[in-house]
Amino acid sequence: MPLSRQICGLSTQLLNVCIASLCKARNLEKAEAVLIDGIRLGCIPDVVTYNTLITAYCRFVGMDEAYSILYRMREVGIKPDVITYNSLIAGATRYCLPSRALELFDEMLQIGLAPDEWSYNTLMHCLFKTGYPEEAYKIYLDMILKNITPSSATYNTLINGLCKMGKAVYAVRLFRNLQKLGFSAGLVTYNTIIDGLCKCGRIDQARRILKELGESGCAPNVITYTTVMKCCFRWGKFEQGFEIFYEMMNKGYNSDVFAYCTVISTLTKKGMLTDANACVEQMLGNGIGLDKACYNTLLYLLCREGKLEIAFQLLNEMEEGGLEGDEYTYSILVNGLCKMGYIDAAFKQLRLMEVRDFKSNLVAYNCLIDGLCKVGEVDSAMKLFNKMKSKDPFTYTSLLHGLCRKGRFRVASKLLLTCLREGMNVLRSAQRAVITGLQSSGFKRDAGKLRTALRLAQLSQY
DNA sequence: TTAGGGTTAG
Repeated sequence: MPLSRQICGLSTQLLNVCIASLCKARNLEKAEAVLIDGIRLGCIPDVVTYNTLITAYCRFVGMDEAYSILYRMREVGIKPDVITYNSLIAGATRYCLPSRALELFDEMLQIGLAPDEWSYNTLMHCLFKTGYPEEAYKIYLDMILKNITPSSATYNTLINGLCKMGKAVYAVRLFRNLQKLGFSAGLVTYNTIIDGLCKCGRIDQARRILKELGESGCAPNVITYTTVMKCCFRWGKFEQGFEIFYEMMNKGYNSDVFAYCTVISTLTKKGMLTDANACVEQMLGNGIGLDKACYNTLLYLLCREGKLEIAFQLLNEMEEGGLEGDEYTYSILVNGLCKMGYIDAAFKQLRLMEVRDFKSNLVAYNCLIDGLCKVGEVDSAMKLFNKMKSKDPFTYTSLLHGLCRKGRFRVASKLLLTCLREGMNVLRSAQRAVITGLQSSGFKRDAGKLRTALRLAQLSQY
């Protein structure tokens, strides 16, 4: 090979290493600057250079920006390859865009690129994640028809898809059948199944799989510990959960941001705010980097402590650091403001949410309904209720309690009947409040009718 | 490409 070509190849390789390291550090601006400087110095970017940028834009910025790299790549005459498309499909999965993922998959076929195992796995994952299990399974069948050998990632994606749909029992059945065919489960498989079983309350079965994991020679990791710990918290076994956390630390597994986040939010919910703060100190002392979910947990803790000013300072720090608040962030703040009685400020945050067009504002609306009821502004709560596009049992429960507190039992009764017609269940305490309220204010017949309707609704659930 | 964490009622 001529020396000039060798030097050029070497420069491209160096350019790619440099860009990859900047992308890994999420410094995309610098990565772009390096690309421009590199070209000026005679380095010729290749498909790897652009794929690295596309992957990073998909992960850290957004699909539009990733597409703009694709166009630039085509402009300079570099053809996208299977990896380009796989990265874009992964991006579409990240942003829950199943149609986009399918379009990209079709586009690959149209331009004569043969999707590989990764393309199929990613597309399958996307369809499961966005609620299209049947289509995901069709993709799996297509993969088999095309003679592409599924890997453990393929099977894990299928198992995970079933678990996420709440069908952990089927996931275990699939897992057993695969084992009979020689599939050797790894830690990812075990962790997936344990989580699926824990989330649907099949603790004993989860324990058996955990035991099996121990016997398989596979060592559990921090994900296994966090999964089991969370399971204990979810089912009210707090002491056991905290013991698992300490066991993990004592055994030398370094707790990561997920584990700390799980413990801090549980302590906060239980009102153990001193312990929660001690845990935060420990986490920060261990140099754990904060991500969005963790910032949200810390905001939640600050709101519970009534430290709203510090909470907003933390929000600024988060957004200045490049992490935009999401529906969790703003719902936590709306709730914190409502709990302190700052209703106007809470409305302001809700408006911000509407501008930002989050996927759902339901929790924030519910917090405001509850907040308005608690400060006695039930009419405003009703107004807001009528504006809401979707409602859930939380919405009705808060409003029912608010109406009962004001002695408006007949309005509450009507609302409860509407709620039943929509197939929603509200807390027993709210049902009792309406019935006893009707009775004590002389509407005994209405109370009786309501009780019958509640019984019928209960029966129809079986 | 596949596994764990974050918000609302009483």
